[in-house]
Amino acid sequence: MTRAEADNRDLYAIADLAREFGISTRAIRFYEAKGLLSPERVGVTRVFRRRDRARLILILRGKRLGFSLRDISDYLSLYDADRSQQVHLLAGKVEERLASLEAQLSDLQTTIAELREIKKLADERLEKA
DNA sequence: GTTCTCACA
DNA sequence: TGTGAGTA
Repeated sequence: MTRAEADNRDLYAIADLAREFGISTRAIRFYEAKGLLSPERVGVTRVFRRRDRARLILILRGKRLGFSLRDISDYLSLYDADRSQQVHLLAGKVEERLASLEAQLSDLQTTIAELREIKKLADERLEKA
C-alpha cells in the first residue's frame, strides 16, 4: 500500500498502523488506554478510521517534539470541544517546551565549556611531559 | 493474527 | 512510557 492509498483508505487494523508508523501494536493499545485514541470495535477487535490515524500522526509528532502523552491528550481532547482554547493551550505548551529546551541548551553549553577547559589544561600538561 | 491483564524497567 | 509473558 502506498502512502497515498493509506491516506485515502478509511479502515485500518491495528497492525496496519503499527507497520505504517513503525511502532508496536502494544504502543497503539497503550495510547488508547491513556485516552488518546478511541477506535471503533467490531466485536472485540479495534477498527481505526482516518480520524484515528490523523490523531496518531499528531501523537507521534507531539512525542517527537518532546511533549508528554498527558500534554498531547489534553491538546487532543480540545479538538471537538473548544478550538480557540486548544490553540491557546498549544501556544502555552510550546512556549514552555521552548523554555525547557533553551535551559537544557544553556546547561549543555556550560558543561561543554567546562570540559573544553579541562581538556586544554590536560593537553598543556602533556606537552610539558 | 487479535484480545486482556499483570508485572516490570 | 512503554514491553514481556501468559491467556483465550
